[in-house]
Order: sequence, then structure tokens, then C-alpha cells
Amino acid sequence: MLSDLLAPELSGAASAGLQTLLSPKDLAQAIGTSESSMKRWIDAGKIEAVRTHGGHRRITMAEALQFIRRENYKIIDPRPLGLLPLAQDQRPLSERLHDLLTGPDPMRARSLLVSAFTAGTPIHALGDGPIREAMSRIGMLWQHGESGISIEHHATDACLLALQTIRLMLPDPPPTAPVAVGGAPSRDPYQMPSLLVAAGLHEAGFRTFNLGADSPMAAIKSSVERYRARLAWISISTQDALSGLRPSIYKLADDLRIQDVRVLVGGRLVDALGLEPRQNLLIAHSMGEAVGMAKKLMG
Amino acid sequence: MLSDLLAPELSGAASAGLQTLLSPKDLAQAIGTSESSMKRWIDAGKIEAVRTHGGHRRITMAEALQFIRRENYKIIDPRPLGLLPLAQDQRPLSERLHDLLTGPDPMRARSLLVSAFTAGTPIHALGDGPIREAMSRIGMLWQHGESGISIEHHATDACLLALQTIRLMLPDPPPTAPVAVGGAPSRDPYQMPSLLVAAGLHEAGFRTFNLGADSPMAAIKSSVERYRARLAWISISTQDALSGLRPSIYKLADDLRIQDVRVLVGGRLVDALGLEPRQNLLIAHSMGEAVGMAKKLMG
DNA sequence: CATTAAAACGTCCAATCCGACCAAGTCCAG
DNA sequence: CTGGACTTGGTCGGATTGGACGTTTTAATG
Repeated sequence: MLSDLLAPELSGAASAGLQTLLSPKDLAQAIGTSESSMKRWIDAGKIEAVRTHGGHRRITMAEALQFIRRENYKIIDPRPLGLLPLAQDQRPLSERLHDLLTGPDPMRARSLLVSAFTAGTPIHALGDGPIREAMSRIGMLWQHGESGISIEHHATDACLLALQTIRLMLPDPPPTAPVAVGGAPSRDPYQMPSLLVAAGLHEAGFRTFNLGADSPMAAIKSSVERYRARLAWISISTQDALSGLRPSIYKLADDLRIQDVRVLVGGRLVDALGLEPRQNLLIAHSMGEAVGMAKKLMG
Repeated sequence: MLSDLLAPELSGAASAGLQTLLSPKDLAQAIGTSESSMKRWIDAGKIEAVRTHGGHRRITMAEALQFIRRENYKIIDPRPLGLLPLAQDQRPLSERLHDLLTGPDPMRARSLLVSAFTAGTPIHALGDGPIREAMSRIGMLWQHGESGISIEHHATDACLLALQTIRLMLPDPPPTAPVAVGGAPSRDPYQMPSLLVAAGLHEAGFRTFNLGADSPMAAIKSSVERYRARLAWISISTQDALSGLRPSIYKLADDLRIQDVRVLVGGRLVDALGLEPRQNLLIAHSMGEAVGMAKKLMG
């Protein structure tokens, strides 16, 4: 038995990550209503549910969390959703996130971020606020030797997992939605900023393709063409990526201008690049700004 | 945050009714007003409420308790809030608490403590009186084998839950309020004394940050710096924590003296430590004394 | 693969809540 | 003292909720 081999605190929903399918009772408990009401709402089409062969209702995690957001429910008890209960704490989200990320079980941070998202915080606000502040404070541990590096690594993993989880909860954009592709440039190994942009644009209604870290401009260009994207993003987080980057970004923007594709550049080191916005080349200094610019293209 | 990592008290919370939703009628009955008024107040935004899909208003317990406190209402009838009505009983609070804690349903003790608090007893008085006396009597059961340990565990859980409930009723301190952080030292597993201090300081107007049990001095020091605290508390409840503790407390006090931070040491075993108060190092022999000293810093 | 406890099914119904309205009480400026 | 603005507590028909119950399905076990 697998669960016999696992430590007791690791067994169950928490270790398996988020449950993928929920019963009406689970979701009802999570938001504090009755199973009866939940079943009625499902039958009335207020929540999408699939049926097992035997006729039992099953709700996907994504649909459940969308429902919670859509109807402004609060998560009264996170455990049926596979999220860990967090002590009530009115400190700012960024402080709490930082403490969880540097604590012994960074995966708790996922519960916090998912809860904040379901409570209505937009993804770009998570990126500009808690995640940026917590990770930059953790980044300062770097100077303090190996334990700092290890902590940063685990914290990054936890944030990445949380963002992936949140992304899975977003409704699928319609096939007619505009496409955005992007990533971090060559010699930039940071995954999180680009994933944040992808998730934020996804939330804003784009169909996104995240090429991830260390993506040459040529890869971005070919992806734009393949998916007929209307937006390309580039996120710059490290010094190493800067050399030779400016001309290649200008070139990319020029190439894509003909196809009416915008190029959106951001990231911690975007200013060190000395880019000038022009025509289809946009510069963003925050996730909020980036998503705001992207939304203008949605029309 | 450590109490996020511990947080076993939350597992009992849902079952004990802390995390439930109330209807307007429930809260109206609890404070002795009409359902009509409650609905009007909710619609006017005086109380936060969520709506069910069918449009029914639902109030979280936390919001209800804060509302009662905020608007200075009294709990006329505790039953709609999931708190048990307490028989009129002339015996001292500590005896009644002891009986409830050792009885078949320790969670009833929560009702007693919450009622005492809403009746005006300050938190530090609850700690110095009923809680201390009841728990020390229960602690003596320890010698009487495993059932004693089990009873003590349940009693502790019930008291922790009660303190959490009471904390929910306290108004949020303004962001400008002074910060206090603290906990129990390494090898001291007792959560309650430190939570009591946190709640008492919260009531006194501090923004508190409870590191919980088993917190190394280094953790306290770094939290003081992180949150720019003006007060650090250390609560000592077990022999095991004593060895090597005195010099590290002196060192902490010296380190923090430069930043004008007071160090407040207390707990059942504080005298066994043989500390001498000096400069920014304060010794308290009761919750009342501790809160009194802390209040002098509020100026 | 047969067995079995736990969970979910569908259906029903009493209790409760909604929103809108109204009458009585409260407060205060004129 | 009076009139108007405001608050409170109550009523009503229709809609929503939550629990009960016997049957069926699921999932864990040997």
C-alpha cells in the first residue's frame, strides 16, 4: 500500500497535490453550504460537473475554483480541496508568503497563493506584490552562503508550482482569443517571471504559450508566426542576458511590426537594457502595467 | 510563520463550529435585534456578508465576532453562534473551567472563556486566573498515566481554540501600532503561554507576531528585525528549555538594546533561570504584570 | 475477483430566507 | 411643539436551503 509507505502527514490530498476531481460534498464543505444545495446547483447548470458511469457528480478543481471566484464565495474549510489550513493572520500577504517560503515546508505557500487567488486577487497583483517582495527578500539570502541558495531554490519551486496550479484553474480562452507567446531571453535561467506573465495574460483572456527560460529571440519569432500571435513578451531577470540583447530585440520588433504584432519587454533588468519604446515595442515596469497594456490589444 | 506550520488548532476549529457561516437571523438573535435590521445593515455594508447562489446572505463567524466587538454589542444568546449556553453557576470560573476541560466535551470550555471575555474580563486575567489554575490542576494528572496526558492534550486544544476565538473579536491594531514578537524557547513545546501573551498584547494594542513553541533566540531576533518590533517576549514553561538559555537571553537583550527593543521574559519557570532584570531586560511573574509593563511602552 | 463499509444518488418536505412594503418609534432643526 | 428624515421591527407570498431516507455506486480490502 503506497499510503502505508508514506509518512502519515504526507498521505492524503496534501501530498498528492490538489485533488483533481471533487464530489459535491467536498465542495459544499469547502464553502460552507449543504450537499443538497450543491447538487441542486449542479443540476441547474450553475456549476459544471461530469458524471461517473454510475451517475455520481464530479467537479473538476478548475471549475470548482472558478465557481468560488465567480460567485464570490469564501473558502471556509480548505481541506476538502486539498489545500492546507492556514492560521488566520492579518499581516500583509507578502510577509506571510515570505515566512511560508522560508519555512520548513515551502509547499504551504501554494495554499496561501491559491487562496489569495480564489479570494479575488488578480495574478498580476500577486506578481507585483507578494511574490516579488517575498522572492526579492529571499534573494538577499544569496549572500549568506549555501543555505540561502537552497532556500531560494525551494521557494522558487513552490511559487512555480503555485502558479501552475492557478493557471490550471483559469477558464480556457475561446479559440478565437488572441495569442501571446514569450519567455526569458538566452542566458536567462529564471522561469518564474515569464510564467507570471503567461498566467497574467491568460487571466486577461489571451491564449498563451510560454517558451520558458533561455529562449532565443529566433524561437520567439518562429512561435509568433506558428501560432499567429498578436503579442510577444520578453522578461529579463539577469545581467548575463543583457549582452547583445538590445539589437536583437529591436530586430525582433521590426520583423514583427509588419505583421502587426506587439513586443512587450519587462523584467527586473529591463531598464539596464536602455530600450526606447517605439511603434510596436512596449516597455512594462510591472506585471500590472504589462497586463494593462495587453488588455488594450484585446479590443 | 511558525504558527502557520503548527496550526493543529485549526483542525478542531471547523468541527467545533468556529469556521461556520451564520444567517442574518442567527446573528440577529445572538445580539438581540431583529432579522430585518440585520439584513438592512448587511446591505448597507456595516457587516460583510457573502451570498449563496440563491441570494441568501451568509456571515462568517470571524466577521460576526468582529462586528459584535466593533459596534459594542453584547451576546444576548450565544446559541445561534454555536456557543453553548452556560448554566448559571456561582462557583469560581477556574473550577467551572476545570470541570469543563476534564469533562466529556472540552470544547464547551470555549464557550465559558469567550463568555467571560465578552463579559469584560481582560485576557491577561483569564490567563492568570482560570486558565492557569485549571491547567495546572490538569497538569498534575500527568503522573497518573496516559489518560492524564490525553486529557491534558484535549484541554490544551480547547483553550487554544478559545484564545483563537477571542483573538478574532479583538479589533485590528492600526498599522502604526507597535509590534511585539515572541514565543517559547527551543525545547519548550508549550504553545499556550505564548499564545496567551500574544492575545494579551494584542488586546493591549500591539500588533503581535507569535512564533509559537520551540523558537530559537535567533529566530526571535531575526523576526524582531524583520518586523521592527519594539518588544520581544519569551515564555518559559519547561525545565528542558533552561540549559544554556540564560546566556542566550542576555545576549539577545544586549543585541536588541541598541535598537531600543525591550525583552520581556516570563513563564512558569522564569525564576528557575535566575535572570536579573537590567536595562532593556524585563521579568514578569504573571500575565497581568507582563501586559502592564508592555502598556508602559505604548506611549 | 468477491466482499463490504462509506459515500452519493434521487426525491421529498419543513424550515428558513428573500425582497418589498408598512406602521410605529426616535431624533433633531425650526 | 411640530414636521420631516431616519431607524426599527414586523408581515407576506414566493423562492431557497438543508436534512432525512431507502437505494445504488464507489473504492478499499483480503
